[in-house]
Amino acid sequence: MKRLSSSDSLGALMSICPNSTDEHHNQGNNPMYTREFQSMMEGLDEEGCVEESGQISEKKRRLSVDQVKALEKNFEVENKLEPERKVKLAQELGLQPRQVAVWFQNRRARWKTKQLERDYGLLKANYDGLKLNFEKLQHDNQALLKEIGELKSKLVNEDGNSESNKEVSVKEEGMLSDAEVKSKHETQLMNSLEENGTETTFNGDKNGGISTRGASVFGDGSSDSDSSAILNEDNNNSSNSPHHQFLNGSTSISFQFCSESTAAAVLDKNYHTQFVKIEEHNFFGEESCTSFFTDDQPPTLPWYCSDDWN
DNA sequence: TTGTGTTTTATTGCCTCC
DNA sequence: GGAGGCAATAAAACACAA
Repeated sequence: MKRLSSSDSLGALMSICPNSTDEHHNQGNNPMYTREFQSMMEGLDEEGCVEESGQISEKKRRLSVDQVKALEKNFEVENKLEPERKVKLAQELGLQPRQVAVWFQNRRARWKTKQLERDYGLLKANYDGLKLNFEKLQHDNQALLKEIGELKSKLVNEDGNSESNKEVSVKEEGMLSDAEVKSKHETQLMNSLEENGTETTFNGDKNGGISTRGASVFGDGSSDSDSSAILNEDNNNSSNSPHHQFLNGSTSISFQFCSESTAAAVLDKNYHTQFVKIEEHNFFGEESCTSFFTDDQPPTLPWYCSDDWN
C-alpha cells in the first residue's frame, strides 16, 4: 500500500473534507458533510487506512455495485448534476457530494468517448460504402468510355465506307418521308450500338427506362444499380421514346456517366449520326476525391453527418 | 506470481458563465 | 470572482495471460 506524502494526504483530505482549503472545488460548509467526514475518519481503520505512522492512507476505494447502479440510473435520467440533486444523491448513497460530482464528470467523459467511437463507426461505414460505390462507378465509367470510343471509330469507318454509296443513299432518302428517314437512322444507330458490342440496350419499357449493362435506368434518373449510366433525358421534349431528344430537327441520344460525364450521339438535321460531345466534369475527380475521402478533414456534405453531430 | 493492459476514481489547471 | 464543466493526467484497482 502506498503511503501518502504530505501533499497527497492533503489532497486526499481535500477530496473528502468540506472544510478543506480547496477554494476551487469545495462544496461549502455543510454540517452533514463534516459529520460524514468524521465518521469516515472513524471508519478508516476498516481498510487499515490509518497506518502505524499515523498517516492517513490514500487507498482508493471503488464504489459498490449498488452505488454504481444508482448513479448510472441517475445519469440516464440527466447527465448533468444540479447541486440539490448532487447532495441528495450523496446522502442516499453515503458518498461525498464531491465523489458524486466526480463520478458524473468521469461518466460524461466515458459517454463522450463512446459516442465518438459510435460516430466514427458510422462515418467509416458511410465512407467505405461511398468509396466502394465510387470505385464501381469509376470502373463502369472507364468501360463505357471505352465502348463509346470504339463505337465512334466504328461509325467513322462506316461513314467512310458509305461515301461511295452516298449518291444512292441520298436518292433513297429523298424518296422517304422525314419520319421514315429519322426512323431509319435511329434504327441504324441502335443496330450499330448493339452490333458493336455495347451492352446498352433500349428496351422501351413502360417506365421509359433503358437497360444498361443489366441495370435499369428510369425516366426520373433513378436506377436499380448504383453503377448504372443515367439517361440524360428531357421529359418535356422527348417523344414516347425516352432516350431520344428531338431538338431543332436533331435527335440526340446522350449518356451521362457518374452524374457529370456526358457523351452524346446525335443525328444532325441531315440525319447523319455524329458523336458531338464527350465531356467529363468528373465530379469524383482526383482532387475532389482525395479531399473528400481524406481522414483528416471533416466531411462537408450536410447529409454526411447526423443531425446530432457534436 | 508477475507483468501488462484496462478501468475507475480523483486531482489539477484552464475556461466559461453568471 | 465564484461555481461548475472539461481535458489531461495520475494512480489505485482490476483483469488476465504467461
